[in-house]
Amino acid sequence: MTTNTPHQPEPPPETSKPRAPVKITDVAAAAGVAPMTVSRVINTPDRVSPETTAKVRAAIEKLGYVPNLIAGGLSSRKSRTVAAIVPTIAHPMFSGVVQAFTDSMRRAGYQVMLSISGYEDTDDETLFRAILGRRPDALLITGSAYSPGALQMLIEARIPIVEIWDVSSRPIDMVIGFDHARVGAEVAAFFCERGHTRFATLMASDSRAVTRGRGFTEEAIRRGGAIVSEQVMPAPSTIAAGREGLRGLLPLLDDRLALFCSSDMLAFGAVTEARMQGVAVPDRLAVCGFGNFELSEMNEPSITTVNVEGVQTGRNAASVLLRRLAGENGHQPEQVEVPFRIIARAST
Amino acid sequence: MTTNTPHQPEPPPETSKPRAPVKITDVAAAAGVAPMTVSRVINTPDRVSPETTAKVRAAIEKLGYVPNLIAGGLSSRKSRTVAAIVPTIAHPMFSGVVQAFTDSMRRAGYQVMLSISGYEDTDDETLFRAILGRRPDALLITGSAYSPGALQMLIEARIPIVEIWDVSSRPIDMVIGFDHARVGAEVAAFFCERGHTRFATLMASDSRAVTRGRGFTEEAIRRGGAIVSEQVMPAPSTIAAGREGLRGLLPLLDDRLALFCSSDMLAFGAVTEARMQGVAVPDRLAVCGFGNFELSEMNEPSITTVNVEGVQTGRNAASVLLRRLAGENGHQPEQVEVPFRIIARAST
DNA sequence: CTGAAAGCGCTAACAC
DNA sequence: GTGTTAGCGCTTTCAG
Repeated sequence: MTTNTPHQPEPPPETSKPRAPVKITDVAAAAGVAPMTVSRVINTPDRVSPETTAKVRAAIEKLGYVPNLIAGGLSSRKSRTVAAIVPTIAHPMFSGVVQAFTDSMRRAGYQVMLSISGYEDTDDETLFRAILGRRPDALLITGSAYSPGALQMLIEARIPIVEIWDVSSRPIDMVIGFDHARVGAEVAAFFCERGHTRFATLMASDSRAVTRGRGFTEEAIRRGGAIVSEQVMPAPSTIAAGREGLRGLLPLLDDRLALFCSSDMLAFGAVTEARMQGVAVPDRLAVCGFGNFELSEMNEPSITTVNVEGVQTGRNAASVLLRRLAGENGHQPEQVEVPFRIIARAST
Repeated sequence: MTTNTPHQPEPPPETSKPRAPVKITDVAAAAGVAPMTVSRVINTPDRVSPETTAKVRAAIEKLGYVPNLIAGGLSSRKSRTVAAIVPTIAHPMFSGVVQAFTDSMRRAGYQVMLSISGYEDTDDETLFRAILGRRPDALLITGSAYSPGALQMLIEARIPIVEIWDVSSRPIDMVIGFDHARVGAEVAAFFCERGHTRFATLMASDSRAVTRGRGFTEEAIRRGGAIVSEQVMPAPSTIAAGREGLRGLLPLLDDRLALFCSSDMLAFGAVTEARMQGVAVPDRLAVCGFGNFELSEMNEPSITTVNVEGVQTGRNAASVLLRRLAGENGHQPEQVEVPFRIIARAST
């Protein structure tokens, strides 16, 4: 064509380098072998002779070949990709889970697709369609209430699924978590053993937190204690909400009170506000949080809390999935209870 | 076959549902149309007649069809996937970036593959190979020192890349961040304007933090101040390190001192330890942090800090990438400075 | 508006 | 050890 083609200037061929991304046939041609041999050098090197391997490696290096795992995955029906859905990564527990999980999976050659679902139940079917459409080899989800349709999609995907955070009553496949009601009960027992009889809770409005609060009040009452206040704050938990919560408690502080907060953020806020208001901690107000953030350990006074191992949970989740993906342990459902423990500190 | 096949029991056909995952041809057959028509119903609905659309939709619904985006991506050479690499998600700044970025991208139909690189420079070429092999349509990376080989891979991938966090001197493509040295300089100016003349820094050993510290000391000296201590703590920043850092400063607190910490975690630790040691804040020791964590605002005393918008950065990063992916603004490099600002509080 | 043919880049399965 | 053939499940392209 010698006619003008205005507004569509072709890129001048200044650099002689090939513009198209290099693929396996390019490498094969450069090395003088079949594409399949290149594939073997990459995936099963021990089935290729050293000389061939060297030739192919050189070609790969020279051309800067990066294998297209998408194409490979389509062919082998393995994406070497796993999806993870968590409500948030702002919470140290979940950031620990995600960090440990992505790390473990990457070591094993898997990439993690992360989805952050938020605490409100949005349209889970749309989310799952977006995820399952990418054909992950496995799935990590955070125990939560899913719609029947969404649940159905998960089951029909026929991939290993691990639910974390909550030992739920209706496990889909594998579960790694703990019993939130029991956490609350143990904190109540902890307070009672220290002679407390008046109790209050300060909970975020997410379902697990509420469960912990319920476990707490039930056990406290069972042991003859009195619940004098049950405040619920909108999730996510903040220090500000903790401070506000404590101000709501001030009229009740004429006598000794034990407060259970659903998060260390709330607990820190409560302790800080107590200091400002001249309420003695732990003499007048004893406080226990949840999550064992660094904050609780390093604050003055240090704050009693419940430790839950996010990192360990993420690592465990990766390891049960990897085992299942490796074809071991058939389809045995696995249900791992992650231990939690109360760490007594200066605030109680 | 009537012979025994021990150890390989076939799954009994108890449920009559098809076990194989349903694909586009199944839907096409069920709806009595060509596969291509099913594809159009999903991707370009306005090019299909309402009646056909209805038939196909019904078939999709009935079979529970979830389109294989991997296959579609191979064909269309678009994965509708983007990768993000951040050093950590434990830091509120980065968790904000990741949260906002994944959210924005998901809204636009993209899934995010997350990689957490850590602060140590591990083998970046291996990491990039794992990521680029999945053919993301775009990339978000956290400005950092990459090896020449790794950089080469990024360039040859020929996809939009946005670097966040640092306005670096050698942008690969697009950049969204700020000048860390200038942050330090402005904090120094802030202190000087308040009459300070003796300064100290407490920095984490990551390169941006060090840059902020250098900016601080240079400006402080330029304005006639004296730097009496420069401590560097191993990354990541912790409250514990802040407390320890303050103890190292005690011998220097005979006179008024202004301390710049590379993170609010360090600043909170320093302020807390100061309270324990009976050092008056801000009268004897003035403290400024970095990051504007909730902690700093809600602590007593509240802590002066530098605000950087993680959420806004993540959202910006998504929007420049999406614009580029939509084919607008050609290949204009984009360099967005995210504003930062000092928030003066009770600790200064 | 709908369909048929071809092929995305790779690997499973089977030859040699 | 290495090569050949035939797809993986979708979309592009072109024809009607």
